[in-house]
Amino acid sequence: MTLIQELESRLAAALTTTLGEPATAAVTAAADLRFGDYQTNAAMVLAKQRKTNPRALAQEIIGNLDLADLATADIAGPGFVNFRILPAAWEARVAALIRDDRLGVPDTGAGRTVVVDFSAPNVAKPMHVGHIRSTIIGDSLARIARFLGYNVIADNHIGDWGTQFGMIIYGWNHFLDDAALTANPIAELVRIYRQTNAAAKDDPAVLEACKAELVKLQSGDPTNLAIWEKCIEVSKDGLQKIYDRLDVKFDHWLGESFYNDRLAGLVDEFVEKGLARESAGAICVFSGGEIPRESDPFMVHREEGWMDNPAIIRKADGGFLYATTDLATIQYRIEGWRADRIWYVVGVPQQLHFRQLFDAARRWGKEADFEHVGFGSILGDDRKLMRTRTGENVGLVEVLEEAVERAARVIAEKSPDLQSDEAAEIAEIVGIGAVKFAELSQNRLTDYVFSWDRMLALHGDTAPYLQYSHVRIRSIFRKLHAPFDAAAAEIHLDSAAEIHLARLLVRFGEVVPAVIEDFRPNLLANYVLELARAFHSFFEACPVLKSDEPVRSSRLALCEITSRTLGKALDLLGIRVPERM
RNA sequence: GCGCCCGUAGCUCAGUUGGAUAGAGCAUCCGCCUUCUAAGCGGAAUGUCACUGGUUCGAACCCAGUCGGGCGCACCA
Repeated sequence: MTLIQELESRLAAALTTTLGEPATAAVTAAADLRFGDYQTNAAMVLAKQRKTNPRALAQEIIGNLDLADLATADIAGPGFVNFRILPAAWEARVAALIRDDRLGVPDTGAGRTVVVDFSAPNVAKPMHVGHIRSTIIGDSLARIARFLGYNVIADNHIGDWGTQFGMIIYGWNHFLDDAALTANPIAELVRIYRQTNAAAKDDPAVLEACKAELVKLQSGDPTNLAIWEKCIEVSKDGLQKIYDRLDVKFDHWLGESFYNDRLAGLVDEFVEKGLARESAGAICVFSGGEIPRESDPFMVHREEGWMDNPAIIRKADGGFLYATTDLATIQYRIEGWRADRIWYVVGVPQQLHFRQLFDAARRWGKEADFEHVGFGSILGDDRKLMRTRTGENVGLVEVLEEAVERAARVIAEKSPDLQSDEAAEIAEIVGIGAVKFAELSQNRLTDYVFSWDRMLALHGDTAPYLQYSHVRIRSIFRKLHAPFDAAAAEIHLDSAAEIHLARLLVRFGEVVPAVIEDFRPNLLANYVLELARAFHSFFEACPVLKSDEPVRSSRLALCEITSRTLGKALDLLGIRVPERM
């Protein structure tokens, strides 16, 4: 049980006594440490309902509150009840954390399967900065869900079956440079695509030829299929290299092509069941009618504007669209993988698509907890969306390269005595960590203007600050001559710095589940910054190795649990830590 | 036109879903390495939370309107 749950349970008992009927109320971490460690506004909320005096009610609640050896409570302001955790209770909590492999984090996801759909780049195109958010946020959510006990299936739904393949195949047949393909496959695919695109603009005959190649591919022509497969293969190799650098892993890469042969039947089924109908030659699903599920939240919002728009699942020319593929994907994930939850980490501009998609899936009878985990856009200097088409987009590889270079420069300055290969490895870990943390520490819904300095900062609230704090802890243990058994140590927290560190360590188990509740990795990012700050303060204020027993062992144990918690938090964010830096 | 989102310190951003004197980092200023890694620590300064009204014990947060910005709305994904 987390400390909050413990307090809430005791508060619930006091409320029930006070009110004469079962009641519960939320306890939150105090907004300001001057007010205590935790607080509740239960008295004010309940007094409002009952039209009584909040402070008097708070006094009555406190009178019925049995906090025993856990905390003290007092009333402040308009009727807040503030809890101050007793030092002995902190000590007991920290001691319990040291013996807990889960570091206080409950396994709230146990027994449930979640599919996390993220990254999803198009093949035959390089990843650009626009892919950063989905890839990094999605990976972090997958890691956190896994730690919470979910059976997580990370699925990279790559765009491997678009209309762009007409042009790529034409380009492959007319412009391909085999040597260039070997040297840098994706660059060569992009080149032939661009060259074909330009040629098609000048010459309608080329455009027709491209369309013909696409039709051949879709009808299963062996030659074009072979070219397509080769394109997919080299693209996947290129993508995998980036994912390896980012330390991002997928359980599956089921792209659009995987669902290709299910689409025709799916559309037929929708038409037969009356879920879709023809409109202007296209087959559409119209939202807004009766939804066969009374509890459906959208029932309440039937008038909303989004329902006026149809979701097209088959074009007038007979072709299928991504809504069709996405429906087939949902069916596969629910029926094949038994998914209870499906999370789509996709930009917020696609909100309408996902509303329509989830609505259509529910009408179809596919039930799961669907979540569109949207994120804001990355803007150019003009505050407009960065567009792939205009070509001014910054490549993801370039961002990583620049980050690692900048990190290398700092290492050369700060740690000139490191071996060059070790320095290079640290630069990789630090540079890429900085990029990831810049993304994860921000509210995912906020748009931001792309800035090298913002994304690649190495000082202040950044990954290197966190990595450095971990390195500092480990440096203490490197000085130790014998192994240290933290579980055997008695915990005594004397100074303010130690208490504050304990306060944050205990909070880890409260923060991690909260991240998944709202899909906000930045809560964990902000938490880990606070934890690192608390450690740095402790490190400056409290000598560890130079202290006498029993303080020395207690502080060593505190360092050990901080190291584990910090390490785990960074792992959940997908940020690696170097041995030294 | 309809819908969604945003506007917080000089800059970049948080703000635990309605709580107490609105917080971090960067930049600026002052102090701290003979002591476990100074990529650090301690301190100072910084605000018309776009604007107007409303809801209530209490609003950056909820409601209405105004101004400014971004995005989405029929066969791309």
